[in-house]
Amino acid sequence: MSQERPTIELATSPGYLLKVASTALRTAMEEVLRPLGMTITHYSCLELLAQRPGLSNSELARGTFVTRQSMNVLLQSLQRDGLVTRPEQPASGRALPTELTAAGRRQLAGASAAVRGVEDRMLADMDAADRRRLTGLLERCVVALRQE
Amino acid sequence: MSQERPTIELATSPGYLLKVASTALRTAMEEVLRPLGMTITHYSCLELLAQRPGLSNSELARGTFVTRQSMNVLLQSLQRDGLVTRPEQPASGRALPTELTAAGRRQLAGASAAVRGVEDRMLADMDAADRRRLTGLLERCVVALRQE
DNA sequence: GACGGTATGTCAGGATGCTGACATGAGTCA
DNA sequence: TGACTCATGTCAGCATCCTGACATACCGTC
Repeated sequence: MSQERPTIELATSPGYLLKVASTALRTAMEEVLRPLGMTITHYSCLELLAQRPGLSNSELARGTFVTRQSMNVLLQSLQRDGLVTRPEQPASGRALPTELTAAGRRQLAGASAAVRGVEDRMLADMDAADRRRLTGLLERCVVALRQE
Repeated sequence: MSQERPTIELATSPGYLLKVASTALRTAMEEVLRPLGMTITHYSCLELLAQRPGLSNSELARGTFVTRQSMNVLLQSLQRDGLVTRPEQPASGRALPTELTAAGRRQLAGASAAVRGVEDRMLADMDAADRRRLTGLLERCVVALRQE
């Protein structure tokens, strides 16, 4: 089949490249997280909690790009497995602040190392200046898209 | 607050930013395509066909990041709506080369303009050099992730 | 104190996409 | 030629996630 010719027009589209890169990264992360019995959302939830303890279900959902409903079922399984804790009763409002347990921190440590390995591979041939350029350009994309 | 175990700093993590930017772009594209009655996969399929006529179902699936099965049902609806054509019998092998109809090209024209508008907004504050840097860096990410 | 607006957690119902599997056709190599 | 490998189109079954909805709790203004 005629698949030795790459798509030339699409290859120059930043939007398409963004999708390609994001998909490649997600696939690579899934590959290293699967042996650990974790999904990307599972890992992202623990990572978020490590950096910002006490986040609510809805805040975790926004940070991991899923709905509140999906995060709710994930949190219940994480709680059942003893990786996170949530108070029975809300201290204020309805939000239940979530925190990592020692077991959760242990599991996160392994997963974080694996994910860092993927990220390092992605940036292997870039020096510090290139990495700063990449993050800076991506940030500008996000800001520009946010404003309607 | 210093942490014992270094975790990934999400705010400056290229991987996380890649996800954020990709999600923001997808959301923005969905917003402009919804009034046209199209999904991103729907649009991407037409765009791919415009640039590379005669692609098979499987090739379209790979190019739009869905499975062959999902692309198959989409192609059937596109065919039913008269936007694409596929031969009844394969000329060789099993692949059925798909082509845009005039109606498909018309619909694509509107959608392509809308999507280009989104991309322009994303890159609004970047000059040509910045855009080249962005695409170049993204390409290097993809290449680095591809090799196991 | 009452009210509207906003945010949260939670409960079904349904749409979307994927995994697994099968038969078929083409290319490869002994 | 025959066995093997790979890719393709298609079918069924299932998992996943989202849309819609509701009750509740805070916060602002009046």
